[in-house]
Amino acid sequence: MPPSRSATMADVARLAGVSVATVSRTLSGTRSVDPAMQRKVTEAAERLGYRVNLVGRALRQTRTSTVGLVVPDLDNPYFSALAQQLSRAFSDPGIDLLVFSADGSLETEARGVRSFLGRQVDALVLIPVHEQLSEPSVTAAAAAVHTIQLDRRVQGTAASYVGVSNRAGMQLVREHVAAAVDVSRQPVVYVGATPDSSSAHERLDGMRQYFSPDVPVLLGDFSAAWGREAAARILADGWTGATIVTAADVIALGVLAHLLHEGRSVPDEFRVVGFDGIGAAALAHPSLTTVRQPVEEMARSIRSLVESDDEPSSRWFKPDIVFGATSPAAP
Amino acid sequence: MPPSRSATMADVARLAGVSVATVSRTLSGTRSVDPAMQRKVTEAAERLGYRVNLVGRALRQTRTSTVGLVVPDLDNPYFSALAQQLSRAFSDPGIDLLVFSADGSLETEARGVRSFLGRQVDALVLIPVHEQLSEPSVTAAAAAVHTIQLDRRVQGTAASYVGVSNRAGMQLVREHVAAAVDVSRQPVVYVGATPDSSSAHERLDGMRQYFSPDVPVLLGDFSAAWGREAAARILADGWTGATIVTAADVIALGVLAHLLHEGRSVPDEFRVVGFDGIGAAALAHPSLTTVRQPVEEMARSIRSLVESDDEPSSRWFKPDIVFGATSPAAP
DNA sequence: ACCACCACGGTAATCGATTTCCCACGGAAC
DNA sequence: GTTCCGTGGGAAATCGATTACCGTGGTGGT
Repeated sequence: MPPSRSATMADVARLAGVSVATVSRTLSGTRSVDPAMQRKVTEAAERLGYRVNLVGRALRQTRTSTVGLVVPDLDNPYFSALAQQLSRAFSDPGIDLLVFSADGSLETEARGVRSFLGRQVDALVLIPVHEQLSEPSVTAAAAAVHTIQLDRRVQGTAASYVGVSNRAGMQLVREHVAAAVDVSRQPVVYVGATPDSSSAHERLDGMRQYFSPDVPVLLGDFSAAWGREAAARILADGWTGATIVTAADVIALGVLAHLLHEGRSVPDEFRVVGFDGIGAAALAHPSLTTVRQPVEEMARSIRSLVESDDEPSSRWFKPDIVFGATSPAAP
Repeated sequence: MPPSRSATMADVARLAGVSVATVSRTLSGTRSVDPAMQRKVTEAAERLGYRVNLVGRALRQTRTSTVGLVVPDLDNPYFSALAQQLSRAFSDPGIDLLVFSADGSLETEARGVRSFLGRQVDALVLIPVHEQLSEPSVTAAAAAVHTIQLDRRVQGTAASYVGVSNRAGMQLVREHVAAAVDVSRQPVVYVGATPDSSSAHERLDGMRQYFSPDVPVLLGDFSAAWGREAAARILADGWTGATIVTAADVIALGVLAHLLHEGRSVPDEFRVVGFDGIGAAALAHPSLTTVRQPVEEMARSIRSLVESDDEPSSRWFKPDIVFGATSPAAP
């Protein structure tokens, strides 16, 4: 059970018979301290089980050695992979990455941003829920600390951005698909997400640019459930033999699950392509062809943005394609 | 770009022509304030873009309305599902759940615990990395705040625990398997994890208890890569027709992927059973039979533990079984 | 008329650390 | 012997909020 009150620096100072200044200097190594006193202080701290109160420290100092990350949802494996890579990237320079899930809601997202700003984080990484409606949160964040949008962005804010070129991803898909099937004769269907996030938006645009402005499109959200439903519609509408390009691996996995469940064969009858390159894509059978985002490099890029706090800047990475077994090998 | 300094209560008080006490009372509603002054204050706060500094508040108050969660790894979908459900559970009573990933390392785990304790969280939820070696972190946490171990635990600490009965899970598996195949004649293999976490430990024990003390066992870690490798060994060792029980869905999915990749049929030639009930289990083809943990109820249970801070207590939930297509239907 | 009480504003203490400023002491330089 | 400088300790200011305490003025009861 929590003891009545945990030891403070004043307690340590009293027990060691020195001033709090000496305790602080000993423990943080900010200035040299007489070795004899050092010993007394560390001993006293040990005896009392003293732990620094970061709240007190944060109030006095400007830096907190903390970076906040607000994600729309932790259930989405792509976001949790980003969170994991970011923690790892920040672990090395001794910065704590704290993660907050917005649970898909704009209000909760705003709460997360307020919370991190109030905690005086050194920087804030944000995957905005909505391309337009998240603007107030991003702007508020950017006004207070160095803010980096990740994967998705709202335009016209003073925040940095790190992500992949979604159009380039779709171009890769087009090249891959065109190398194997005759795109002008075989049907291609896009199962995407409603364009209220920049990634959904840009992938849809890329699809229209590199395939055709009037490629058949089904729009839902970034979930496997939506993938299943879309696959059901594709079957119902009689799109036999279609190549199904999707906006995300989770959608693609839903599509694939439904097709296989209905006894359709992939890649013979249908072909399926994903986007993101999450781990589960390689586990599917047949394994999913997908556009892989360089998550680790993106995380490192964010770390360097945070460490050298220059002007806000943006960086687009090039995705690459992972050839799985849901699409035919190039001839 | 961050402005020179953001507005404080003193700034608001000056602009509104009142004292900081009045500002505080107006903004937090702790005591009634004359409506005219309230207007002046909110107007001034608005004009200055005032945001409360939670660090200042936290220092003065005892509560921070914050709960910390330390997970071993965010890439594991079971842990990220727990994190997501917990955020949701705490969102309602206005408590911020902050997540820290230990990245599989004891040192990083210790850092996460220290960090949260230093930040004066109201409670700490912890999925310990190691059954024995995480003991110092759990003990340190329990000495300072209400600490709840989740899913895994170290014994003999003053911390609460919430999880499922792993043995009961294995009993369900045994009943299900025995209903379909003759367990005394058909081989059963367990693909588990080295017992350095209580869950790996208990599942292995349950396996031995409900199947046989000398059930063949392969031990690795909680990853799909290990599942693949184990499946390769099973094939190499000629365990044809085996029922493969695993310690986790991620392992089971790896096993399944490898078997299918090698052209083996499931559930005809091999049967596969998972544990946890992650979303991806239902997406596999054939869909994975698995022991489902009641994640949402566990999250709610933790919330109620935190809200009513009684004595530390433990709660074991009963898992249930989800019948997929990787095991034969009961006759 | 008096007193109890309520409503509400302001002053200052408080939380726990860091850091500035000042001071004492000892040795080196000349 | 005096000045100068470096080392290192301690007192107190500081960060930004909340809140205990005090004071004042008004109201209602008797």
